[in-house]
Amino acid sequence: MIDWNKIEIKWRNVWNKNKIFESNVENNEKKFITVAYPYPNSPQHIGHGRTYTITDVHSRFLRMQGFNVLFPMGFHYTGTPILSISKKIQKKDQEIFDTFDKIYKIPKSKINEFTDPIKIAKYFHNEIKLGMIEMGYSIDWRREFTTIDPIYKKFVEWQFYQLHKKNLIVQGTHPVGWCPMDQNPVSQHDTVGDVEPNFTEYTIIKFSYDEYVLPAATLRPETIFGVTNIWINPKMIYKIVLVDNEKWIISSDCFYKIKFLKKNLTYLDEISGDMLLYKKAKTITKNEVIILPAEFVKNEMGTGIVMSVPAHAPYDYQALEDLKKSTKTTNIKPITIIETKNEYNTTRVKEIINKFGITDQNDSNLIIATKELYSHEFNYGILNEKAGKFAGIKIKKARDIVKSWILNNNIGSTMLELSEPIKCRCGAPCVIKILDNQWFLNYGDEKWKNQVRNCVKNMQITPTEITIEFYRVIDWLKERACARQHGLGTTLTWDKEWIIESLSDSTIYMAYYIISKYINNKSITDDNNISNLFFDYIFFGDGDLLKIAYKCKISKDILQKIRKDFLYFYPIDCRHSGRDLVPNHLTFFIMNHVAIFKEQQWPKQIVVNGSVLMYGKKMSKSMGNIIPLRDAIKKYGADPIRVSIIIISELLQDIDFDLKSIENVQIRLENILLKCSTYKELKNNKKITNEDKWLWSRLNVLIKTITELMHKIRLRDALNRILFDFDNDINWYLRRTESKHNLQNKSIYDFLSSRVLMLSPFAPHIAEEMWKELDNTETISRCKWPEPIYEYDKNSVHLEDFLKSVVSDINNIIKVTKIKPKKIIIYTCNNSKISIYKKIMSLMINNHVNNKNLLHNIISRLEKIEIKKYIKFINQSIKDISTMSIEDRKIKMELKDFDEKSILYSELKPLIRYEFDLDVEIYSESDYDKYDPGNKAKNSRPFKPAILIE
RNA sequence: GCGGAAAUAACCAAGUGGUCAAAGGUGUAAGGUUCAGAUCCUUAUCUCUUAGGAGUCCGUGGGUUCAAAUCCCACUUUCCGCACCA
Repeated sequence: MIDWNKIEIKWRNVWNKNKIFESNVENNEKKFITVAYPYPNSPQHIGHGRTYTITDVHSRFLRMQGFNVLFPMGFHYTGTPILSISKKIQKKDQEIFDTFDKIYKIPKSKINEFTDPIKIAKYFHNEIKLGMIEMGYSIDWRREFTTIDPIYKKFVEWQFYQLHKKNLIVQGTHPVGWCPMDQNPVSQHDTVGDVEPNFTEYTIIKFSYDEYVLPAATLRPETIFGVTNIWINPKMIYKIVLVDNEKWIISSDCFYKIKFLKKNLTYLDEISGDMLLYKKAKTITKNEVIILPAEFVKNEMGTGIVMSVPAHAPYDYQALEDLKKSTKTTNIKPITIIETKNEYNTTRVKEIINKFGITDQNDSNLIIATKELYSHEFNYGILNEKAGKFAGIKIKKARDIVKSWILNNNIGSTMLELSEPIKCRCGAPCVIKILDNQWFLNYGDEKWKNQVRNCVKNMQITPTEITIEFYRVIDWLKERACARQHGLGTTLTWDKEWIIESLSDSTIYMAYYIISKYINNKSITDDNNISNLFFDYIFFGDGDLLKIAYKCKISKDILQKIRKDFLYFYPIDCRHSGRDLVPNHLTFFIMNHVAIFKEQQWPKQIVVNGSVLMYGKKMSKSMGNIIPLRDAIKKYGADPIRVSIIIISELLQDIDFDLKSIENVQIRLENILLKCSTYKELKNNKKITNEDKWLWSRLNVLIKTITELMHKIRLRDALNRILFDFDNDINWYLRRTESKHNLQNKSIYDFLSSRVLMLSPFAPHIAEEMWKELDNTETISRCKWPEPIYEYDKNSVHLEDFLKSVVSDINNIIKVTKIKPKKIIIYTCNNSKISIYKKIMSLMINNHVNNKNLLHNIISRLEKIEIKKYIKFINQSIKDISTMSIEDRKIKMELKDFDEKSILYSELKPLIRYEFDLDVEIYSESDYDKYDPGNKAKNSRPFKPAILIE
């Protein structure tokens, strides 16, 4: 059994001592590889490990390819989650306490310190960093930073100064979900039940009564032409409010809500609902409609004023029916304004009321009935002649058309409502608030977008399928609020009330890795004097060097050095990230680079990967299926985890992690290690046999294929071949050599060496161990990726394929007949067949099509006697050849000195003896003295000898 | 609602017009190795078959083609994103 952790520690020490992963400006070509930095609000689990592992494998591969690879790491402290955890801890929230205590196993004394958000961040920062080190990531740790470091904040300020200067930051209003108690915007994780605040826009249609406005809220403005009356609840007390010089009568709830939406509201008076009953109100179309009582009108819904369209709204219809039943009868008739196709007629509302057995307006089925009718009319309805100039328009379009007509003529307005009632975690019901003076990054700017599209066009997006997603996101992007009122982060320089939002402060931070090295090594100590001048010089080369050196109190040598570093390492050659960041971070990353940096510093590649599931479920605290990465490393070792993560699935796929698969990987890696020690003494062996030529040929192919796959970041495919294809070839080689009682030669050593080299980016620690076993002194992390320098020997490859196919035929026959073989006789075909076969082959060499003409064509070129004697053979040969690849056909055509009989005698005979403990007799079809009791010899074909098993 | 992605055998998964009954892995079974077990090796794993063969097959239903898992159309199902949230 291998002690994984012991090996890992040993080799990590070697790497550290030799500073293998520290990257400075050198003469060779660089690759700057980055990955989204972690947010330290929880320990990292196996899912987080995926992106980082892929990045590390990629980095290590490129390093072996001879590039000077820089792979740095930082930590993202800014944002709200860490802050809200600390608040919960302050409030002694049991749930969060349990999570930290039971799932993350954090010492209780430590948790008590978490009332300070920075302590939380620091704790997890350390945890995550240790995990990354233990995973063996080849990170240049000299460049580590956090996003609340003073100079990082200066850097963010500089970035926003640049954007502001370019008019890419604009101010405006913006609706947010809002908790009136906390005085804060709410997002999904701030609400009870994690409900996302969604908004619905109601159209408000203003009816006038006396000097007052009765604003009716509706989702269906187009039904205005079918209004017969207005509903109000006589038991409610309404408010009279001055809105833009109009006296609105609205429910008390509505008054409360629109206070958050509108600025200038003046409360005037209140009025009881029943005071309004049976009064007349004017509609847009100048008709008068009566105000009637309805119980279904609720204080919390809309404005408390409802326009009644009984022909198209089940509630309205039923309320009218209810009214008829009572003493106050009414003669109001529904006005049908929407026609739908055939099967549904205009009395649909009545039908639907009957269908659900609704008898009064408080029936809860009315909700379903309404939904059904609304959706049907929306999809199939057309406005009829009662809609005047809007007649004939489909409802799908009419809704927006009528709405803008209403807005343009100032006979209505709009009002935002939460799509469903939401409670803040503090318990208070949320509202929508319009934030004034909100700052936006103007991602909607078309000029900017076009530049970005250009950038994406020249970028390599891996996998390529994702490219289209980027274009769609760019199209869809509009202004994005980039500042908020609470959270950790950097304040906006020109408006100190706002804190830069945490996705917006992390779009170009990769450039900061260049600077952070000089902060960490104390070349820059005085953060107070760092100003925009500093960044202008580093990133643009702008300004007077001596002046900047003086003002920023940094020596000019250091400044020049940093500038040189930036020019060397930028642009980013590859950014790795999870797929979920495509619609936000990754696109912002491109947008901001394009906005701020010169074109030659725009990013070159993005690689995205899918997420990790655990036993088919998303990892989540509540599910309890989180495996902290560090626990897993202790239990299984870093390399087995790395390999498992990669081998389970290709980049884009979500992976379903199964701990059992790690154990299989462990065994396989152990086996490779064992093989290394078994065959190391062959290093200097010089003997060469046919099998060696074959093995080298295979090695050549494998190296070529795997290298290509690595370039395409098809890591799973590459690793599959390293782990499994190599084994299959080794086993065949061993079977062959052992069957002939030959010794193994250097080819197997070469084979293993290349395998270990190619394995090393995936499983770096154990690969070092293997490399040492193979009698090497240098660490493998400094070695070059193998080149396909071995000769591809067609003849030996073909020979082995031929043997495999004969063995497989023998197995097949044994399987079908279920006989226990005592003796095997093999017949190779005669020369006439070979010559016919070659003729056919030459005709089919470039031809995929297999039709009648081909057969005629072939037959016409053969001697009559041949045709008669071999017609069956000809047919079968055509079939054989047509299932071969063109490549194969060419190789078979060019084969020389391929004497099946002697090959079978020298190669197959020992193999069969070795594996079946049987004797093989070999004849040619043309041998007169052949033993052929089954008359099988006539079935022989080239590359397909006839077989008799007794 | 809007937008995107996908559906392949017991499971995971490769496969974008002919090399496809369809790689590889896992699981399962038999045999070998072993004192025994694990590992390892061989073989098998859609159906039928006492001769290396035949039949059916890639979500469903159509279509294009000499040729379809692969291209086109429709349908069904599943997954994901939708903004102030990392």
